[in-house]
Amino acid sequence: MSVTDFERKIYRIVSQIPRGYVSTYKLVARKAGCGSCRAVGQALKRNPYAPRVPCHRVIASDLDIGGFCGSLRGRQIQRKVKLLRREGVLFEKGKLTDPSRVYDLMG
DNA sequence: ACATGTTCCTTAC
DNA sequence: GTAAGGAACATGT
Repeated sequence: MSVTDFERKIYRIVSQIPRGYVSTYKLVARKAGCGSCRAVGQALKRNPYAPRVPCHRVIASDLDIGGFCGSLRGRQIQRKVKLLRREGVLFEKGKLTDPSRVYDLMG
């Protein structure tokens, strides 16, 4: 599978999110100089760099849990929540409990 | 509901 | 092998 420049950029950015923090599609898109957060989701879905790129640390700018492993709901999402909770990032009813856990990619 | 950027899948030359 | 059109997306306003 070939990785496009865009994807490479996205993965690099997502990889810099520290443990215990999350970021949003919007922030990642902006950091990548991309006007579409949706494109980020597409890149993450196709993410071939399994845990090397922590795609579970990327949520919607709404602070909604977003998606994981190709689906927006279901068992996979529960796994995402569980993973994040293990890192100290808590969710409740599909929403991030503590907004201060959002990593400032620009900082 | 519409806009937005990127990738993927046909179809045609 | 390359080009063009349309569909699909883990979103945002």
